[in-house]
Amino acid sequence: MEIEKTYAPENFENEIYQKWEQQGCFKPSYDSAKEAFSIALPPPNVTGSLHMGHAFQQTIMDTLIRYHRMKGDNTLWQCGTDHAGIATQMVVERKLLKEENKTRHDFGREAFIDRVWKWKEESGGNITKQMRRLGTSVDWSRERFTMDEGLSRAVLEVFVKLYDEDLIYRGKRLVNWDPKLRTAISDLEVENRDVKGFMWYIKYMLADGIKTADGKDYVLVATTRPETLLGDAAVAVNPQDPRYKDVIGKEVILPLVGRRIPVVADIHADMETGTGCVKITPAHDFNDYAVGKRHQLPMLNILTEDARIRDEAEVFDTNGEITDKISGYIPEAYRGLERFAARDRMVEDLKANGLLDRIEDHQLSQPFGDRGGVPIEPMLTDQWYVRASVLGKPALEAVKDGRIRFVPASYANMYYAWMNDLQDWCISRQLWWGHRIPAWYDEKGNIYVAHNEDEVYSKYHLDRSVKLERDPDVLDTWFSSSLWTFSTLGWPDDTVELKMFHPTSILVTGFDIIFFWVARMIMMTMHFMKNPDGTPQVPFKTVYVTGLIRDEEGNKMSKSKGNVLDPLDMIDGIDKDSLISKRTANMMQPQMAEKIKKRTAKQFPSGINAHGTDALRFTLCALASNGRDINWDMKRLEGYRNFCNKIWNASRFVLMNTGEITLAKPLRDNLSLADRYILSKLKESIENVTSSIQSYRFDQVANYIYDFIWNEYCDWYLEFTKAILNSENVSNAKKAATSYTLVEVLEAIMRMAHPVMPFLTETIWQKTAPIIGKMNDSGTIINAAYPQASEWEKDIKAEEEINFIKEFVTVVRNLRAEMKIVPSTVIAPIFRGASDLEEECIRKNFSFVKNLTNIESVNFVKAGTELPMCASKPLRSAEVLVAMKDFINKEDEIKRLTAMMEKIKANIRSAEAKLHNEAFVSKAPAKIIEGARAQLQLNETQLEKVEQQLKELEKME
RNA sequence: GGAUGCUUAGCUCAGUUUGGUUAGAGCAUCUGCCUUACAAGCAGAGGGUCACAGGUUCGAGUCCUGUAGCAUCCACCA
Repeated sequence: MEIEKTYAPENFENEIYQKWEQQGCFKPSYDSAKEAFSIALPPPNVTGSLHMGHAFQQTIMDTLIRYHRMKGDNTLWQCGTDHAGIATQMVVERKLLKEENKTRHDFGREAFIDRVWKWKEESGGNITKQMRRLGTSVDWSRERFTMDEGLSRAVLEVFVKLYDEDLIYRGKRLVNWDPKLRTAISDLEVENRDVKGFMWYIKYMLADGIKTADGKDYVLVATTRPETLLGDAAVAVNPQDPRYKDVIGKEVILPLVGRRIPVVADIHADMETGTGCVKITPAHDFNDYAVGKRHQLPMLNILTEDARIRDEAEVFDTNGEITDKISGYIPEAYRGLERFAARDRMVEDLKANGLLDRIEDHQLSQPFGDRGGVPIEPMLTDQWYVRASVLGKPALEAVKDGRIRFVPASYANMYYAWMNDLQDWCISRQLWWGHRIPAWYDEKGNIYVAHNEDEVYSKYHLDRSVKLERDPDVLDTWFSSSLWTFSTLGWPDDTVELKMFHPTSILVTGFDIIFFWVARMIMMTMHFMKNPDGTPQVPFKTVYVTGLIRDEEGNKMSKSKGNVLDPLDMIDGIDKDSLISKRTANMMQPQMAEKIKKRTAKQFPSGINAHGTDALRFTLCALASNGRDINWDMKRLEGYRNFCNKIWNASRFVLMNTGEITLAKPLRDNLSLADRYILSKLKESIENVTSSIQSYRFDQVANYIYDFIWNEYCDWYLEFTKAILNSENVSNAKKAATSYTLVEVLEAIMRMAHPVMPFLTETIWQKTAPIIGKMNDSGTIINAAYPQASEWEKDIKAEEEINFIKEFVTVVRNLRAEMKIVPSTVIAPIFRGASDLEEECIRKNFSFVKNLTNIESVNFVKAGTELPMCASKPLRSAEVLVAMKDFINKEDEIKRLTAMMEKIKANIRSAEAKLHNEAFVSKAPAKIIEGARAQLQLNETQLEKVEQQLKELEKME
């Protein structure tokens, strides 16, 4: 059998994947008689690259997909990529600026979009290449892109329908504005960061000689954003506040501007906080916006798109209509200043005018745009919104009543919390890369929504002379991805795939996008997809939520921290220098590079070794417990690489012993005890692994596979078979039976483990399946049947007998180790006081025992037989002894026995305490009491033996 | 401020839903072995008052209450 000595995955993984893909192994069977199983891959950013989170989630999905495919299900894994609006546009803009020193405006909209498409063509293959390396068995023939024709059609359809149903509207509202990217972003894209700042206390002089209760001619306003006072529309105090009761309804003079603004009473002003008196800037603060609405205040927008002070404020009435009732005057000194420069300047001026009472340090959490990285600015703009509050209701119900199940269930709470208080979703973005909003405006600003411009004329019965202009904005990326499960299956057409594979079976994703994506997918899908009976269809029945993969110390992996691990590097390895240059390339803060270099060199002094895809996947599975974050552990990966090597070598052993001849299924009578035992354990393992997959416990899947292969098949069974195969006293028929069983179990193990470790199992399966006639027409394990426990029998007798042999072997090995008898020394242990059954078991299976302990014989003697100086160890209610004369000294042995005795005595005490407890005996279930009794009895027998042994020992010289 | 999760061996984690013999795994450590599949290995060993304090129970790592620390999410922050 030609199979190399060491596991070298790089020799076969790529080749196998290519063969699978060429053969079309990943396509569904489209057999409607079979159960359907489908997963929609969360579409990665088209120009991105694979990170640990992808590797983790795709491993889980692939494991499920391969399992169901092997079960014979009609299995679809729908894949594709996302255009990732902001992220992609930013990358391309940065690239163009760096390489050609041009902005997108230099190109113009169309030319710029062309460049983005070009970039997508160039780099879009990266992530799919990496997915292939990971063994991801998606149906590549159905690969989609969120901006391809079909999906764009779905987006258009959804937008128009929702608009016609009044579930999408356009409105002037306060939005989160990113002044760097110059676009609106949704609430979710805002990240609050704690920053050190200041609180400025500013005097607003009272007009008309009014005074406060304590006789001051001003009110003191505390603010963290002094520059926004240019847009103040009022000052608010609490209606209950005695300090200000006299000034309510009066006016103050806006510092630096001179405009008169009212003092209003509003509960928003908290008497306990600050000075109890708060400035109201409706166009630049969300709370103030609400206060403004309540008091019909005007809204003054003082900022430009890039957050500079305007020359004159835009003034709107409380309904958002432009008004000239209020002056939008802004002092010349501040015009055109960037927002923070304006702040400094204004604070100086306030100080000079004696209007600044004091400045205090203040800890505040400031909103930042998660993409642009600069503080966001609440801005009054026209944007498009989805009435999430309406769509959210059925979406909430679907999870509450169990049509959609979260795994782990605790994530449902997070979902409820958000869905219960759902804000309308701002879907327009002032970008160029994305789905352009299908809305047109005439010269009067009337809105027309349709699939295209032609349709606008017919739909709205417009005369062709009406000039239309299309809305320049594009849709939030998540708008198109919220349609992902059905748009990829051909909606709005009524396709076979939709009928067959929707709802999808399970969604595997990170908790960080439950709101961004999962919730919105549920909302959109339930609105547009209906079951035959008209009830809303959910996008998936189960949501499996994964945790984050962090580094060894529990830090998030991020480019800026320089602690990112690339899954491909763990598969194929990387040398130290390449790793360092990879981690320090294109740093946003170049000063960090040196630090990262040092740390990387320290942590990976010789780079990262290649471990192969299977080891990586196995590790990811083993770590996948309960949706918790995972601290990545290189050692664990190494351990499982070793496991792959173990499987490899066990296979070598099997194949060396069987050759490439085919073997016939043996008669049951010819099976050895060991054969029957391992087949029985195989059955148990398949049961365990199968039920673990079904309950999404991938850590258990990995553990059961590991435990069976290493601790049963390799450590015990393979060793037993050596005694059979190398013996001259065993018939050829029986040897053949054992050879067959060796292959039979190995072949089944390969199928059992294939969903987790596809490449290694395919390789070994190719060699083993033909031997026992299990090769299939397609010639790949992908289409082999998943092993079923019912194919094998439980053999309790064989298990019990082998268990006793194992115990005996372990006791002898223990004695050896404790006596420091080297393995090469042949010994002849004595088995004193064994039952007839026990004696027979050891006699009958002496060849097994001999092989595993290097003994020449076992001497059986009756209980109580006096023996020369021996070391002993209890075995059930008997004992195993080794003549000790050459091996040990008396004191050591006494010490050892005394320690053992103490242990036994402690056991006896605990059992006795229980059994003497009236309450325990009367209340505990019979089974437990029986157990305690048995424990007591066994320990008493053993104590007797040990005591006797001690006595004998002490007598001797 | 609200919510959730976590705290178990030196490290990384299972086990807690449904209470029941002596709490498990991998890695690391120690001892002895190159035994014809595997030194990426084999055989053994040591190591845990299950965060803390109460309670319920015959019995608590597991259930209840409280405390502390850590983490995350949401809200607010004049």
